[in-house]
Amino acid sequence: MALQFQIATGNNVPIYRQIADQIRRAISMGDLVPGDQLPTVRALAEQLIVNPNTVAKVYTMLAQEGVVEGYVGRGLFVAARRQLLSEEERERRLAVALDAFFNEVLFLDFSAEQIMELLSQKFKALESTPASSTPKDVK
Amino acid sequence: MALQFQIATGNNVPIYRQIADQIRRAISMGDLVPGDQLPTVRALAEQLIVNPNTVAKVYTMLAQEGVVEGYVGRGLFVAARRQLLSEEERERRLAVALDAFFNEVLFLDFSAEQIMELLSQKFKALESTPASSTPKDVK
Amino acid sequence: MALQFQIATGNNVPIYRQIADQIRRAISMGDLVPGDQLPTVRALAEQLIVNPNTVAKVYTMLAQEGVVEGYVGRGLFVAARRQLLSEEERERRLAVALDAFFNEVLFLDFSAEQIMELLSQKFKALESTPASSTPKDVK
Amino acid sequence: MALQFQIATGNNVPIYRQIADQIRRAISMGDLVPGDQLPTVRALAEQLIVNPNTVAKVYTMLAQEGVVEGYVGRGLFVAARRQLLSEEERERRLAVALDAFFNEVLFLDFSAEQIMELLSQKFKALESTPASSTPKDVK
DNA sequence: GTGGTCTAGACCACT
DNA sequence: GTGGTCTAGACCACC
Repeated sequence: MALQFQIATGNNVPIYRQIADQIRRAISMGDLVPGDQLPTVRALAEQLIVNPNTVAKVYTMLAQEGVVEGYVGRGLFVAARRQLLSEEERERRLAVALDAFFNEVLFLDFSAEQIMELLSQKFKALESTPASSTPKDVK
Repeated sequence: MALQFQIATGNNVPIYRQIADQIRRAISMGDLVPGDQLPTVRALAEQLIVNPNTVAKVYTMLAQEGVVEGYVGRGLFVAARRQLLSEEERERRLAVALDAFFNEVLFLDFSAEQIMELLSQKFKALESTPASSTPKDVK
Repeated sequence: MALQFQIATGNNVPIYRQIADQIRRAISMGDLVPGDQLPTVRALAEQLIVNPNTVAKVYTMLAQEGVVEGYVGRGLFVAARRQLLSEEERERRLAVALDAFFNEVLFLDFSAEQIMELLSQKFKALESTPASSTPKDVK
Repeated sequence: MALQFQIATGNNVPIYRQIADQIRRAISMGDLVPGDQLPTVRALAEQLIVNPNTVAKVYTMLAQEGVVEGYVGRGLFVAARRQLLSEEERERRLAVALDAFFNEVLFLDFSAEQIMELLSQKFKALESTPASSTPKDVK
């Protein structure tokens, strides 16, 4: 099964961030497991109809973050999972994200019940496709 | 009780957005009720040590959103709450916000239970300080 | 065919509003269809001999309204049409516009027949150049 | 029957303009006929809960326009009706008003039928309260 | 004094 | 080169 990424228009999220997020997400969800090879810069750029520079930037970023490892001449591979952020940093970022989300919900005037239900569904959908099962042999 | 806004530098959130978010939040939480007067452009600019234009931009934005009403020569006041957006638009924006939040949570590798619990607490905190209590009469 | 905008000085309508109105109108009339690219901030500023900031303000406004979508580094494009406002808000704004128009007509002492005829002509002119014909594909 | 003016909050029409418009309208509709006396500055200011300066400004404006005549010590009276604007000016202002109205309607996406119907109703309501019948003796 | 508009010029992230 | 953000300072209509 080939990976299917999509770049959305209309929201103001920069393209490079959309791609990076989707790769990270695919890894979190187990669609990509450590050792999996990612598409080449050119291939992904063509598939998404995006400037190759943009894809290259994404790969560089992910490599710096450590979620991905590249070997010249062989390609780019999903790295073994490890916790990159400090506990403090994780909590700080969660608090920021939660605050932003909460504010938007309040502004849009949805009820607590609706939100909790929707979020709960999202998590359930995630469980039904269990992540990081049967990792392929790495490197 | 004077309102206390704070702007943080270093994160990528633009100043005008930080201010706007804090005002919106103060309104959502009931710290600011319809009819309340906001600080003048110049006063807030001095307090936060930002350019008056930046504050003016915030006020213009909030006025366009309808959460606030400004009268040249009189000042800026919290407007009566009303739903400006179409159902369709609200759902679209909720979906975007939910997706962004969900992605961040996944990336940070928090558990569903933790998230649901935190969010639930936020909603409860909101209920215990009901908004729109004792609204001052709007002129 | 290049777009031709004009700004008039002397009347009380602010420049940024004149530009925004003309863009909105070009879209309504079908001169600009979804996917079309608008002139760059700097280009339009030069053409109209106004400050780039003023044009930027216009573009920001239109983007917030949803009639236009901007991508840093790529440009500004006419967005697909969608209804942003709630039914209630639409009716409120129509009532305001209708009242203002009616008042002006009364003051100018034109007859009902003249007004109805002129307005009718405007609507007919619109139908004969149907908007959203051959929309270019949106990227 | 005492005149009932109202100043609206929320729209950005300046107060002085709202008052002036309503007086002009009352004259156009025949609620005020030539020779009628207007309330004193103080009385109107109190009634509308507005700064007396604002009312004074309105009266000065209307006197300059010639729709009203003031005599020190006696009060302010509705002047005899006469056409103040040149034909050219009337048509120019009508065109502007019509354009603004038309644009707003397009933006709000109402149908031609709805608009024509609403406007027609407004005119009919006007006819049923015939204007400028039995003018009282002037001065 | 109040908010609203405009100019001038700078810096930034993104493509 | 693109749009987005911010500063600095000016002028205006309104109350």
